[in-house]
Amino acid sequence: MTQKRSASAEPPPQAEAYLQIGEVAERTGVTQRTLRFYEEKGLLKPPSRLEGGFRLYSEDDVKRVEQIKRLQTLLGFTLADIKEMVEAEEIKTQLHAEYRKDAEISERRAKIAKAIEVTERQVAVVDQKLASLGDMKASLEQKLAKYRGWVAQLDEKAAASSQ
Amino acid sequence: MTQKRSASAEPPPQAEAYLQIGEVAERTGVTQRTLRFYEEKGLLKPPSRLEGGFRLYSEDDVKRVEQIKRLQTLLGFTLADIKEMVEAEEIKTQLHAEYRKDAEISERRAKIAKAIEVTERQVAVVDQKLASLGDMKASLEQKLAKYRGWVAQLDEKAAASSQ
DNA sequence: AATAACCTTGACGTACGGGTTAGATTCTGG
DNA sequence: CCAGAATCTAACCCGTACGTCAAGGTTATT
Repeated sequence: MTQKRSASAEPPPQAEAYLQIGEVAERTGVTQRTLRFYEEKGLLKPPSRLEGGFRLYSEDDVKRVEQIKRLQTLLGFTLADIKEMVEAEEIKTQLHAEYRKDAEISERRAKIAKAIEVTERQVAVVDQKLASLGDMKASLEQKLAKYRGWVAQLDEKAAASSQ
Repeated sequence: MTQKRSASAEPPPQAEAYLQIGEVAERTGVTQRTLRFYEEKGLLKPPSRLEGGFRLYSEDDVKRVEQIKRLQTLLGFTLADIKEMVEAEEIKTQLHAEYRKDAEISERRAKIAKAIEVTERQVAVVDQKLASLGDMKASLEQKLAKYRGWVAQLDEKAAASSQ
């Protein structure tokens, strides 16, 4: 019944250096609540657990959290969007999984096609945002030039009146 | 007491072709509720009104709404952020306003400096997003290439086994 | 075995960005 | 002058993305 500390009931075979929720929170900058929330919403796969029930995250989980945050804060996707994206990405895991028994080739094809579709949509979104951001940058710089012109004008007037 | 329709109690002197809330909503693609909400939150200056109380918007108001939407959906700014931005932009109106009586030069300077500061922060944000989006696009395209490679592999296998 | 530090699952609260409904008022076309 | 369309304010409701306790279980240290 009793096991040594740090021995595990569930964690995968590979001793990969697992992290508890607090460490993951600290390293990713999100709260523990957020990590549980993402799990609840299906954005993070349920991590392995220590026998007592403590969550044990892998480095891959950390990377996924960072990716989620980038997609969310930099690109403005909703968690629902992001869920679709990470799900499409799971085909890597699924395809490299044990059922490599060459059967179901058309099934594999379908999954890859789906992943390609989702990825292409993402590229389109990114392209659109890049274009809009480019426009925006140009107009912001125009504005800056205008403001600087105004300052210059004020400088001239000041110089003139102080003469 | 009674006045002809389309005569106005408040609308600015210039007869510029004013729009009621429904038309603005239709043209900008936001709801009437959203327009009132933005006004409530200080994102839109209170528009002029018809004597009965109906809002009358200008073309500038329409442009501002479109800008707000771009900032929000494309760039992911919160309405609070956007409020700060549009406030900084109001200096144009303020500076070109009637009090051109050359007094308060240092005050004008300060306002322009503030606008420049805010604009520069926006440029920095835009640059950061451009960079991140660039990275993201590169990695998405790498992924696509990988997926396409997988499909090619499956094609080969299929061709071989059908021989 | 006691204690601190960490973790667990609820459950409720909150800020944001609006949607919806209701009932009254106003405008416009005939 | 009046019907019907458009607008008004006010109030309440909603989904998203978490924050914040509360009450207890687990792990590491002493």
